[in-house]
Amino acid sequence: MSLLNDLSGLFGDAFASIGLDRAFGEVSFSQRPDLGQFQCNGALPAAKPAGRNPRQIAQEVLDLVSGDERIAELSLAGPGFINITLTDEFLAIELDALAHDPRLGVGKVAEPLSVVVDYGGPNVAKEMHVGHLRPAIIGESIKRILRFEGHHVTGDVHLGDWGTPMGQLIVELSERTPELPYFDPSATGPYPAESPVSVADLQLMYPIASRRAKDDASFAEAARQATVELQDGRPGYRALWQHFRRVSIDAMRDVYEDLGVHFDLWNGESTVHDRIQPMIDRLVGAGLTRLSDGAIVVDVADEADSKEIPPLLLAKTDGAYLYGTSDLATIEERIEDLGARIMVYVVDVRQSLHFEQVFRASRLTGIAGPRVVLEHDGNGTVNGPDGKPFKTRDGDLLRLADLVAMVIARAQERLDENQLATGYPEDERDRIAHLVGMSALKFGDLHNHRTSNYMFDIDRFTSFEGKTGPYLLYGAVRIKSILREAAERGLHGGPIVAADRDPERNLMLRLARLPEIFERAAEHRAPNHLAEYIYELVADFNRFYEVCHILSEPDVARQGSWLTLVQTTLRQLELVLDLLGIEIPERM
RNA sequence: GCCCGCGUAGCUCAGGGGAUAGAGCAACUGCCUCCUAAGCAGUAGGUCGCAGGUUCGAUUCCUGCCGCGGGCGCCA
Repeated sequence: MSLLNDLSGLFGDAFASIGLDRAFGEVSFSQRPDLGQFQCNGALPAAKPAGRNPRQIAQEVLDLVSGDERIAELSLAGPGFINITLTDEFLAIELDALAHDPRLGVGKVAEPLSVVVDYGGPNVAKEMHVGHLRPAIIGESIKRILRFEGHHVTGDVHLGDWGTPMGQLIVELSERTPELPYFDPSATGPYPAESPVSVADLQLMYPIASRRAKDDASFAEAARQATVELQDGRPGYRALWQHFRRVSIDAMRDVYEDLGVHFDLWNGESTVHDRIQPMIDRLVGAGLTRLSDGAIVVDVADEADSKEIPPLLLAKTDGAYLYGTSDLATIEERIEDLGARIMVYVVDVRQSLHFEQVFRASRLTGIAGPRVVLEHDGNGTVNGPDGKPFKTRDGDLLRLADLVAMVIARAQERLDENQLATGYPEDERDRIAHLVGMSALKFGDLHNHRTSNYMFDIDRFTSFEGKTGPYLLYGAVRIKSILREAAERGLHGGPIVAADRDPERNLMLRLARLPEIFERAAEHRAPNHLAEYIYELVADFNRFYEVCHILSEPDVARQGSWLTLVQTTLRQLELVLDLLGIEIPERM
């Protein structure tokens, strides 16, 4: 389907017909647009094994291909580069096909697989902070990319809802309000439907309880005990914990909703609780575990390791499970219940050792067979102006909800500064500010590579000038405005005709690049390639827009062609921005 | 100590072994009786941390060194 595949096939045939591997025929978009639109470098790597001169090979390939009617110009350059320029007629045909393709040229995987994207990972009772931003934004984008590629993708927020902090909160609350029925060891319920604590209460108690656990040994011991009892199923604790979980999720949903991040599953560590004991029994029975100072561990070190990989702890000395235990059980659960073949973890890259341990343990225990792909696609951090992880003036981690509110407020100011969306209804204006703010936040994040740390700069991100989300939205809105005007005048898109000037030709060439860019982004789980692409597309469109005055074009065929180009540009913008999780307003 | 990541223009960042290393911002010069100038055209700005190696070819792959950040069993 894609243009590059066609051209690579053509050149591959030529290489094959002179007795060389057809893989050498690979054609790519040119890095030297002054010399050609495409290039084929195959003669250079082909020369050595064939014991031949690369320029001679290139010349022979060039001669073989030169009769092709799709090609306007071929040249041999340097040590053996072949530069290729298509005829404008052929380019127009290609673009016409692209414009009529519902998928805009983007391919699908041959074999759709069940994929789980694990991202988000906020903790119950704990305020979401900037650290949750990147997994949410990147994970959402990767989920959408893999889904568009044709996979069956399930997004799981995977809450931290089952660890020691739960015990700490139970003990903290039991001291504050011992009269609540949840703490009566002899009671079995039923318990009140109404939560005894709000999410604000929990968020207040959390740091206090966590500090006490560090400073006060008896509190820590009580919390440990409560955690074990909770996990063992003590009715009052379970009921209380359900309240913690419920009010926390409600608060998280609001934040994720603002961010446009949607999960298919709101599972967590607790989801697999019932699987854990049987799993451990089985592993112990199979002799896959070892006791280490009273803890049950799986050795995951390998003789070939260049570094020390500590064993994975399945159960602490006191019997409580750890997050590695539930991660292991979760792999098992996803394979059994969802038929998962690929599991993608979008989690801070600093947790790579943990995932290495868990993945190894899952292989060694046979929980994940060799066909199952396990990936930790780590994300970098969001840094403040000082280059260190983002903090507030008080030195605390910035609340994610505050960050979102800040960005939206700044977007609102930007609209005022630029006298945009003036005179619009209040609710539409608010909606636009929201979308502009989110585009700023997300594009500011996603145009960086997933693993790199980046500096959060609200003024730069929300600017309408330069490589920003708002610039993209502005471009998209301007296109919508043209198409609206065209529709009002009764103008509509027609067949693409041969380009007759550079900005038009360049826009067409750009549009033809999406399939390869998408493939690269999907393969590497790297949305930044799409972010970069969409900026280049808008920039190319703006250059086209500058020179080609669409609505006043007198040549009806050319105008029709341009309108199709404009529509196709908009469709790509909508598609790619959607893959990035960015939504476009109708106007601004 | 061991392991992982990073080091590219004044700043923030891209860069799939290929030719003359890019973008945005900031600086400077032009362009609005014309579909949204939040735009476009142009100028200037670089020993791609340092030193080796592999290769026809290295910012890209490998090794060492320097600098910065991070991780290293009973937290998540």
